[in-house]
Amino acid sequence: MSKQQKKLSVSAEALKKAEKLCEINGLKLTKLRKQVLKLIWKKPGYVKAYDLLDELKKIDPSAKPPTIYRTLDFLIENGLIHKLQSLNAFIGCHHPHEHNDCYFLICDSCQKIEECCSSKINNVVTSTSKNNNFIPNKVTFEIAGTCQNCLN
Amino acid sequence: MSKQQKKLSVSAEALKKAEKLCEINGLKLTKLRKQVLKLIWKKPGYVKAYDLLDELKKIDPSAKPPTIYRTLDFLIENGLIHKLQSLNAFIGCHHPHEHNDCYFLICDSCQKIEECCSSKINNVVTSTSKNNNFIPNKVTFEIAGTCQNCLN
DNA sequence: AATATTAATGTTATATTATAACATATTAAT
DNA sequence: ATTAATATGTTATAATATAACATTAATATT
Repeated sequence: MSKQQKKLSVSAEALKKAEKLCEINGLKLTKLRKQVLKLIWKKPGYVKAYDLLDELKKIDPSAKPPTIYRTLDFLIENGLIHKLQSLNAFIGCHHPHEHNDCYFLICDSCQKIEECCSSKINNVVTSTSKNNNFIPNKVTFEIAGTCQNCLN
Repeated sequence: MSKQQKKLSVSAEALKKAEKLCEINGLKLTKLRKQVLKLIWKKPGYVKAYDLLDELKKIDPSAKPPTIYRTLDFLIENGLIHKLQSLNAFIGCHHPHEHNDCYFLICDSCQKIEECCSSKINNVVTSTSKNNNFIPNKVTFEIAGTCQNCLN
C-alpha cells in the first residue's frame, strides 16, 4: 500500500468515525463542517486557519474567516480536532472522545505531529493541581523538536 | 507586610536577579529591557504585549510594536520571562536559568499564574521522546483552571 | 583616537490570527 | 404553521506579530 493510499484511508476512516460520533451525540456534522474536517485530514501535518480558508474557498468561494473559525470551534469543542497552541495550528484528532490526556510531539522540520496519550500526564496534572489547590480545566502540552524521520 | 509591599519586593528582587544574571552571562540588560521587565513584574498576573506597549508608551512615547516584541524576545531567550502559548501572554520567571522543566497553572478567573517545577515533567517528556525517537527541543505545558483563591 | 564591526533601537509598513455584530437561512420543536 | 434555536453569510475591525530598512550606540581592531 502506498503512502498516499494509506493517508487517504486514515482520513476516510477519521471522517467515518466523526460521522458516527456526531450521530451518537446528536451533533450536526453539516456539509461545511465535513468539508473542513476533510481538508484538515488531507494535509499530512498541521494546518493553519488561513491556509484552510484558502482551500475551502476553492470549493466555496464565499467562505470568509468566520466561516473557518466557527467551524474550527465546533470541531474543537466536539473533540474532532485539536488546536496546537504553540503554533496556532490545527490537526485532526486520531481518537476523538476517547480520552482527555493527549499531548503532541511536533516536528519543527516536517510539520508532522505525533499525538500521544499517557496516564502519566494525567497523574502529573492531578498531583500538581492537588498540591496547589487548583481545579484544572484545560491542559496544553506540546513538545516541539525533531522527529526520527527528519534526523536522517 | 501588606500585599502591595510584598509584590513590590518580589518585583525588585526579580530585577536584581535579572541584573546579576545578565552580568554573569555578558548580556546587556539595557534601559529599555529593564523598563519592560519592570512593567511585566508590576502586574500581579500575566500581561499582554499590547497592554505592555501601552504602559511603555507612557514612559517612552516613541515605543512601537517591534520595540515590545524585540524586547520580549530578548527576555524570553534569556529565560527572564515566559510566554504563555495558550494565552499569547507573558509573565516574569521566578527562577531564571535554574531549570528547564517548568509549567504553569493559569487561573482563568484572576489571571494569576503559578509557576511549577517538577522532574516528573521531564521524565514524561524524556520517556515519550525516547519511545518515539523524537528529539525534544521546546516544551509547552500549561494548565488552565481555577485557583484556590477564586473558588471561594 | 579613528575606524570597522556588531548589537540595539527607531520607524514604516504590513502580515497573520481572530472576533464582534448583525443579517439571513435552515432545522427542530411546539 | 409558527416559534425558537441553530447554522451560515457578510461586513468590518480587533488583536497579535514580523519584515525590512534606517539610525544610533557599544565594542573591538587598527
